[in-house]
Amino acid sequence: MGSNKHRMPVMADVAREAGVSHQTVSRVLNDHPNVRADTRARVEAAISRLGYRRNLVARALVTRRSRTLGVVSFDTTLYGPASTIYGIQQAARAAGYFVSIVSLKTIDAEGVRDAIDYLTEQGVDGIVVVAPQHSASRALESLPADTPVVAVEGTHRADIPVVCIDQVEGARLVVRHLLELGHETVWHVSGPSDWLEAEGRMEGWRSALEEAGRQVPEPLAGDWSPRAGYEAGKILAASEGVTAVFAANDQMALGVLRALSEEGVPVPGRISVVGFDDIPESEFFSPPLTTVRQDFGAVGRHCIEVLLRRIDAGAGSDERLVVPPTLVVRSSTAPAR
Amino acid sequence: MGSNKHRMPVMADVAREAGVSHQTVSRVLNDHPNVRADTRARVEAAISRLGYRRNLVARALVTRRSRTLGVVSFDTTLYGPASTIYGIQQAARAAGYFVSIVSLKTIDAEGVRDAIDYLTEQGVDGIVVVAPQHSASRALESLPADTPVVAVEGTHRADIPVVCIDQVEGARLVVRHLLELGHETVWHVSGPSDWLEAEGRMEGWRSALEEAGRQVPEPLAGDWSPRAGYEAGKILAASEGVTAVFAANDQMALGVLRALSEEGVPVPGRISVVGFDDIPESEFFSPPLTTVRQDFGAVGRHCIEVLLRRIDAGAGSDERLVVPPTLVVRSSTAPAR
DNA sequence: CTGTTAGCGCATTCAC
DNA sequence: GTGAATGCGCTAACAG
Repeated sequence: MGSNKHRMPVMADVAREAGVSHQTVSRVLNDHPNVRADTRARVEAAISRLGYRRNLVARALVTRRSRTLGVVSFDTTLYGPASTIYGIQQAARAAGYFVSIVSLKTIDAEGVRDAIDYLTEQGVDGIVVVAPQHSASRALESLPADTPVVAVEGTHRADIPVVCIDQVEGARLVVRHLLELGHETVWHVSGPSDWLEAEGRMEGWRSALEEAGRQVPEPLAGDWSPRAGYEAGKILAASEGVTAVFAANDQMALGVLRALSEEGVPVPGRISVVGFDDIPESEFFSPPLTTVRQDFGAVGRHCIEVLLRRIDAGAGSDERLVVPPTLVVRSSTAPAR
Repeated sequence: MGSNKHRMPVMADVAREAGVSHQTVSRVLNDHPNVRADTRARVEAAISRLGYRRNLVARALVTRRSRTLGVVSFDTTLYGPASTIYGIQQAARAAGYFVSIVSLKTIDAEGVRDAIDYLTEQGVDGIVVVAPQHSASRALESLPADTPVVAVEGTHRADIPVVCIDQVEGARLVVRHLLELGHETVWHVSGPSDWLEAEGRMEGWRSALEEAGRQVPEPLAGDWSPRAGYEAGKILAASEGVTAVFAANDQMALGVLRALSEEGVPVPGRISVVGFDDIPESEFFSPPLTTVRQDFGAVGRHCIEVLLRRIDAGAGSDERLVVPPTLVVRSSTAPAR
């Protein structure tokens, strides 16, 4: 091959062009104070003349800091994970960090482990794990303590900081709202049992009901999908005495709504329906859905905050940051008949 | 500070432990053929004993390959971008590449430029730009040719390969379906004018109508949001002679459905409605939505394919890969009265 | 204020 | 088959 392949200019080239040492170029690039104004100007001129771009890989090798954060997530197509990751990215970028993402297809502990290993080898300064399943969470129990890690939505391991939205409280808000409307009890279409969120929402639902001394109906098991909600809705429509349903997310609530509509059950006329997530669509469901809003932006910001603190200050104290959810009341709930 | 900070083991440590040169360790790590089986075993034992992890940053510095791909995107919360990125990640991972993501808040050319610069400095081997707006697309016109780039959804620049879904054809499928059902013409709720997809869908709609010799109604301008569809729906409900509406995405179609429902207009009884995207929810809208499905997984795979080819083989020929969409007929469309 | 000297951890020549 | 040099591009000590 011919050797006329244009090599990208390096610091030494800039130094030569500007008539200084490569060290001075480095100083200019890193905003070091001890550089005379005219020297700085000469260097900057040389940089733009040559179209020089610094090599962050070389810098990372010597500083042992890549200014890159890793994110491990599961199914980034879902609204929750997607929103969380978006929040993380914005916060990271604001703090001058890159984000390297590994999104898992399956949620076994091994996958999470591999992803973390992978990211660690790549030299990320810290890792956010968005894998809210028990199986994934378990993978965090025995980690090499080399790289700071923060988890979104709980974990069993005590010494990993956690940022999460208070799922239990969210569910309690829902149940209290429904009971205040005069409903005798509330049925529940749950999320997949391995998910921490599903567990939290179920727990909040159950505890709020028990506290009020109400009967706790058998929950219907779902998997977050609209279809699961649809199937649950068919069952509920055929059941006696159902007046209020709490679906563990908005997609399933949509399915419930659809099934009730097909069966000719008026909502909220005969049955009130509540969801969880407040996806952008839910305001325009038929009827507009009462649901629980989560502040994913806050979750992302907190993750980065905690992570950067760990990176800068070492281990630090264990933390558990809980973001409160809010109830959004729309037209799918009404007083019991 | 005390110096008992446990340094991560490096290759030299493994070499010492195994009684070989660091060179041999490197050979074992990279599956070089010229290593005796027992030597390999000794090295591997030393690696696991020490818990050694290779340093990809150092490797990248010397090989000039980071095995990382950059992705620039806009609002990864939207279904389309999120799905595309997911597809890209899966394909990249399958090919042994990391993915580093920069998601933009605003869509100006400057932001895209900055993101690409940023990624280039970080040493990514290639970049996928998912920024389907004219303004972003324009930023690709004058790029330094250092790093291979592929765009998702068109660009003006000739020498950048493009992978896209055939928006025009998707819209034509919709219109033909509606005309076959006997509708005289089709109204359109469009996406934001700066978006290439919005433009393509509008063009397909218009051309299919013109080819059939039908009148082309004035399109209603939307912004992808359900609310925009809702407002358009209100207008359409109050208009004379509307029997078929094509919303440029499913979210707006949902808004249209909602508005028509409020106004007591039966769908598809009096008006047929079609969307675009086939989001997971659309099957459970009331009524289930006829829409256009896009294969985002294929888009992601093609992107990686093209990019890796460019990385390995240099510039290569310009390409424009078009993925065909498919029409999914459900219950929101019916023969015209 | 600026230049010189090291070395980050690894892969790539070459020897042997 | 294995080991010894050399350098990727940069920042971090030190000099001066």
